[in-house]
Amino acid sequence: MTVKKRVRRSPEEAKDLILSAAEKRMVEAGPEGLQVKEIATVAGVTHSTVLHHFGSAEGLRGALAEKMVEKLLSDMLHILDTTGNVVPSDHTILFRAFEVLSDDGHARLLAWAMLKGLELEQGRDTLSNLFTRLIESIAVSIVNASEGDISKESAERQARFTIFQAALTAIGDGVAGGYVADLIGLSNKEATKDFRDWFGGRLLPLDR
Amino acid sequence: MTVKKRVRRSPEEAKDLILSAAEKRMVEAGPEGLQVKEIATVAGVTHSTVLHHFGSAEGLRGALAEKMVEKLLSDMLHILDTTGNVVPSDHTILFRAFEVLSDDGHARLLAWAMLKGLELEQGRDTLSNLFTRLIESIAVSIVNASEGDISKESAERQARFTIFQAALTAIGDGVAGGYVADLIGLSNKEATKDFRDWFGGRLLPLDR
DNA sequence: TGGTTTATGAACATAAATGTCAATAAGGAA
DNA sequence: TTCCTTATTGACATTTATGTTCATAAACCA
Repeated sequence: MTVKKRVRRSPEEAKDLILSAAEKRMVEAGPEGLQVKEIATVAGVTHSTVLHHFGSAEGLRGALAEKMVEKLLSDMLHILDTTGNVVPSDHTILFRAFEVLSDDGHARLLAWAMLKGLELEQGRDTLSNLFTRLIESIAVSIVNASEGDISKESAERQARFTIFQAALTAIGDGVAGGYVADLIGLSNKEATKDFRDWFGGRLLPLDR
Repeated sequence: MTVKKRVRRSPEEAKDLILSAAEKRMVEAGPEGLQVKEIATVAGVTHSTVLHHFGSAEGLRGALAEKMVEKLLSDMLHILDTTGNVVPSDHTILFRAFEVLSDDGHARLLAWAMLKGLELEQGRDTLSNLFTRLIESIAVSIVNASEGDISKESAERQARFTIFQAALTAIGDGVAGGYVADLIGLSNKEATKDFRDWFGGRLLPLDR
């Protein structure tokens, strides 16, 4: 009988496999768990293979950060796509944004990237455009809701602040939400579902 | 003449010196910069000295995290002391909390500790008590402002959410505030002073 | 089929970080 | 002063992480 002594993958497959393992390590062991050897073990390959595909340990970590930013981006864009439009008629967008940023662990990884001082040039423009669209849409709905006694500039400023606050809250939640909730004495449900409802209601009381 | 070939410090002095160097490294180079040798160099001692005082590299990092949590705690407590009371009659407390958590780099270090999965048992109780006091005070002021048509339970719940939100925002700001503000197109002044004014006004529109 | 490419793994090599130990000198106590 | 404790250091040892080399086997192609 013929026994496969090796598995030979395409470079793409190999990289995906290894990056997935890296992501797993990141979630389970934090940034300290990002050693080449550990990651290789999780992926089921040797560390030489990892180095072969990524050039160096730093190359691997860079690729990981890049992948995560890309995933964050596509997830955020996907929110808009499936929601259909950018104007928040309910708090769907907000909730999904929380899910993406907070629940999926993106915020932690963002924090890691920040701490690492990593350049996130990668998707900067895309993200920036995304925010611009959001801001404009929200500004319009603010103007409408105010029945004309708010200037466009003022509405846009308010929209920027609103987005800023939502983003900071989601990031803060992702980084330390569980810990802080525990300190304050919030149950799990209160800290997620209930708080998000409350937050959404206060953030955008503009509809209808 | 007699020349000092060594400086001999008290254990406390030595530890302080080394921890300060570690803090400096943390700010300047991030978590990756926390090698014993590097820190020793910054402190002007050898790495053996560092190990002598902290037992191990991990011991040093633990002590650093501990020190920072303590500093955060004392800073937070100091806010309450100098403000005189816990009830927010203006947004002083909030502003100072932002300063402490965000501007002083505490949030980043908190994020580091979180990512590191560090146990922050240290000041847990103190922090928890602090929050309890805050919540009760705010709840009282909510009840007063509502002129009696809000139950104590409801007010307390709202107070918890309010604190939760303020904390998450401050942490998010500390971790990624600059980056996000840049993405959204907020100037430095708008992202700090202006936003905090706006945020404070929306967070606690209860006074008077 | 035979030839080429290249992903893979084992062993080896280097670098970097942590940890150990014995000698020494600073400073306080007797 | 002399003794004693111990903070400090330099040299060495160990462990861990990263990087390199080379033979091999898997896949693809002519």
